[in-house]
Amino acid sequence: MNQSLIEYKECSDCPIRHRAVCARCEGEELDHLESIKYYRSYTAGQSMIWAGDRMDFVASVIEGVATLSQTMEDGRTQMVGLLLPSDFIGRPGRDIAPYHVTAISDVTVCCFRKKPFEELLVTTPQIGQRLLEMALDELDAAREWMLLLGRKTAREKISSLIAIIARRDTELKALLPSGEVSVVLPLTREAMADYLGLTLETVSRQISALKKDGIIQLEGKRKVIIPDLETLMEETGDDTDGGPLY
Amino acid sequence: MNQSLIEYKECSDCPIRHRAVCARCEGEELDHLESIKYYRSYTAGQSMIWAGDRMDFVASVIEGVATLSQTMEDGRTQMVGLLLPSDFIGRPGRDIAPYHVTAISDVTVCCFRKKPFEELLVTTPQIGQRLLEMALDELDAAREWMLLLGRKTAREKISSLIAIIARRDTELKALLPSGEVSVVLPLTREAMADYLGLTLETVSRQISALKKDGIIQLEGKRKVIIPDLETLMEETGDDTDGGPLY
DNA sequence: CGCAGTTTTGATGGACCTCAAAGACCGTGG
DNA sequence: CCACGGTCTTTGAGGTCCATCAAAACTGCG
Repeated sequence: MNQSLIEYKECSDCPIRHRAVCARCEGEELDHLESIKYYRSYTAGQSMIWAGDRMDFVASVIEGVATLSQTMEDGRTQMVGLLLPSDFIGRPGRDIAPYHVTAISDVTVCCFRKKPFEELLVTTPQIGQRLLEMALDELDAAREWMLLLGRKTAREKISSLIAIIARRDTELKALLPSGEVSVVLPLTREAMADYLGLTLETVSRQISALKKDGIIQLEGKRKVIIPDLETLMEETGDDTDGGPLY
Repeated sequence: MNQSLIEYKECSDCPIRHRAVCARCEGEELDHLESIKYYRSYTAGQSMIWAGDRMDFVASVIEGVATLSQTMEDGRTQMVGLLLPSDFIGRPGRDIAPYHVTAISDVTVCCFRKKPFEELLVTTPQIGQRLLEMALDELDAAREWMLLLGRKTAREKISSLIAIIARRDTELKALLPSGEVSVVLPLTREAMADYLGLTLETVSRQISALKKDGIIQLEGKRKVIIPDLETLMEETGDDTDGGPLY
């Protein structure tokens, strides 16, 4: 695999410094992490890790988007994780990867060899604490996703996905959560289908239907304009009033 | 809610002592936990926690089976967690319950008030470590479950559920993983449907079909005899050879 | 026995999948 | 510049799996 190793930043400059697994580390601990980290980069479409691979490192996504997915023998594929900047890859104490990890845009990750990282986990409790927090957040996300997969209609699934991406984008930009929003879908139709438990044809059809109904507009294939986020939210099947619960 | 408070055991006698969140605690730490714990019991069918409830405690399931579930406005329900003895309820740092928790058999839990527990989490790293381990295990289970919900057929879903229950039972009893096995389903048809993202009619039909095909036999409605676990496994759509990966 | 809850079975329809082909987009090279 | 191929996307036609609606059978219990 043609991974380029680059060394382009200090931890203190790192864009995910305050959100990744290292968020709570300061001073000496951060220096230690800095001394053992290394970078890897992958190009869009490249497989980063294959299910069954031996894992000798853990990593944080710095830039780009990657997916975690499982495939059945006959080829049916289900995405089980969407990895965005600051998300963590790997599990302390495990050395065989259970899922396939794919870069869907150009991706750069910050790696630590597993052994030293596990030692750090014992000596530096704030890393474990942060990891616990992140794992529990992912568990919540997985449970929302289970409701989507098990009970939502195709239209609700697509609406939910667009809403999730829109919410995340507006969150980052600290915009108002309603009014006109435009987002760039970081996924192909096929990747969306794998996320939603649908076929890519159904995804395409439902996007066309939402467009015809004026819920969304398209600019090219990837850019979506949402005239009114509230209206889109009504299509997701979720509580409209249900704000964050914590 | 008619919860009976009982005080029936020492931690050292506790059946989940070595698997729950307290597994790594010894001596003084265990004494401290013992001094602040209290029990609650629920009868089969009873709601333990409602989504949106204020949570002032966390807990470990000692006996019985409970479910975690989400319901949409129009009543569609998806189970997102199955809580067995040693499983943990609640999340440190969160005080509003995001899911509905239901006792599906008589259930006893060991509780800690949230505040003291959170303090312990800071002073006693082994609790946090164990909690991290448990959260990561649940995340893996959730991801398997996502594959089931998103991509498996009704027949594969039912087979998977029976296989999951059978595996867990044989694990506990340390039996051979093949040959004849019999298990008691701890769930009603409706609960199975909520687990699998199906209707209860489909669950019933698929169970009948598996029975007609000789994959399983029934004794009453709840007890299932599996003449050959391997044969059942082939119906799940999973890799037959894929052993545990870690 | 009668009743309520659970499960099974049947009939029908619809949402989504499958198979197929055409259209849009993009970079490459003549 | 435009033709060309490759990838991604859209659209169409038909079929299937599962949901829905309905009723009957079974179970446990007062």
